Amino acid sequence: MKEDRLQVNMDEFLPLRDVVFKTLRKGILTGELKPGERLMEIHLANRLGVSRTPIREAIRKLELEGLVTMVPRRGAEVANITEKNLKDVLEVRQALESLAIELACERITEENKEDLRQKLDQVETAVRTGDTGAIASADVAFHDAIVELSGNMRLMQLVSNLGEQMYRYRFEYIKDVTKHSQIMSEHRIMFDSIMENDKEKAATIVKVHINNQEEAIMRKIQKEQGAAAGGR
Amino acid sequence: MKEDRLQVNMDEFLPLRDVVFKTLRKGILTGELKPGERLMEIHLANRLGVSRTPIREAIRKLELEGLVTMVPRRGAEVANITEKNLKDVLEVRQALESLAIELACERITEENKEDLRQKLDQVETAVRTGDTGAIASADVAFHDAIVELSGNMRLMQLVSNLGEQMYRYRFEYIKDVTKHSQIMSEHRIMFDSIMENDKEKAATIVKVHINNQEEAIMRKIQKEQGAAAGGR
DNA sequence: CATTTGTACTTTGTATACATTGAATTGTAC
DNA sequence: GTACAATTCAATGTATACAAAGTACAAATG
Repeated sequence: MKEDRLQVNMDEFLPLRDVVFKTLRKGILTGELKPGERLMEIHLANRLGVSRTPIREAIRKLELEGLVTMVPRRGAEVANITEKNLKDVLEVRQALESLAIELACERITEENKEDLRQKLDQVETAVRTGDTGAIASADVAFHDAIVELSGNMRLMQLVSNLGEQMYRYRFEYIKDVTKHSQIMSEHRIMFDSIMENDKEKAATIVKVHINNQEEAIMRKIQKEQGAAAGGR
Repeated sequence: MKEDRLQVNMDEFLPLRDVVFKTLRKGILTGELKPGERLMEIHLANRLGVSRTPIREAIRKLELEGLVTMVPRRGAEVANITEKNLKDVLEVRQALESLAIELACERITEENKEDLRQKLDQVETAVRTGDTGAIASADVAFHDAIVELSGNMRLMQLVSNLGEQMYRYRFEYIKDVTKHSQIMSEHRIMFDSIMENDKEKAATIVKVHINNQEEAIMRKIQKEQGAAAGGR
């Protein structure tokens, strides 16, 4: 029997629509719900043990987030991710993360510096262990910390949303062990730039960092598409 | 009898939720629905002549767009716009419009150049007439054209959304007649930079342009807040 | 054999009913 | 008159019922 990972977490005291929203989003981001797959309300409602109403409201939010697309009179399906789409997202992300680190340079305080240094340490420790999952989380935590230092709530929200769009590719850059020393040095330079309040250097290295990620992801996508085309 | 401008437009062949969504958003942006005002489902349903279901789904989307905030067990209310909030939006907008014009420099084609020139002409004509509304539309059209030239769909979507957040302040910069020549010259420089593929100049002038808008809006907000504080 | 039409079924779109909770109001005691 | 408690009311959260539209499949007709 196939195990059904898509389960609502009843521990949280949230409206069902938010629980369903999180559940579906997680399902899409982890790839459990595959691009192009139809999201049928009754089916999901039965599967999650709720009525259609919370399902529908969750879908409305996923729709606006761009994770599902609506086909009139046919319902929702998981949004397809195209190469163009990812390039667009990365282009915007580059601009926003540059802005974030520039603002972080301006606005960082002494206490925050120590905190950021710890996050950097965690990245370096994780890289030394070679544990891909640990590297990914430490990397995310480091970047989130920088965005948070910007003090701009809207920026935090947008970067987080754009990050989600690429969740399922987050390992691509990290999986390549030969890049590990490069990753470490990039993070180190970001950290140093912030310490030195060097906005230009900071923005530049962020752009390089994201470009490197983009290359890794694009290689992966093209491989996927090649495989798909060959399998026809 | 007070006229009720908040009416659904039945001409459109859209699901009711989308009609309601557009109607409510318009109401919020134009100020008909004021910040802090509660959006009660039954009330709105009666007012718009539909059931609660489409209302609720529309609110879910407005929630994710940031135009309404949810209070648990109390429902939705129109989001308050704080000075901090607007500054955050403008900061992000500056980064994104800079990106847009840089990309436009790279990607513009000969046909598009003529089109953009026309949009510039319309701005200049509107400024000469002094018609605030005409200037505002021509200005929006010019900026939209630039963002479109970027060829980045995600960027278009985000800039458009951020623009909405500030819709009700869109006249502040334009209303000041003494700034009109400045507006014209800023647009002219943006146009020229794109023609010359001068990314740096383009990004710089966009930042100046948005900074000027920010100043005008901030003056307005502070005046509003001063009036509110004095009226206590 | 292909094409078209009709019918049944699936799924969404919308409305309404029921449950639950929070707030407000009223009443009573001190 | 004030404070506190009980009750009522109003609004959201959730479920379900009904209507409309689209799809698929089968039968009939050319």
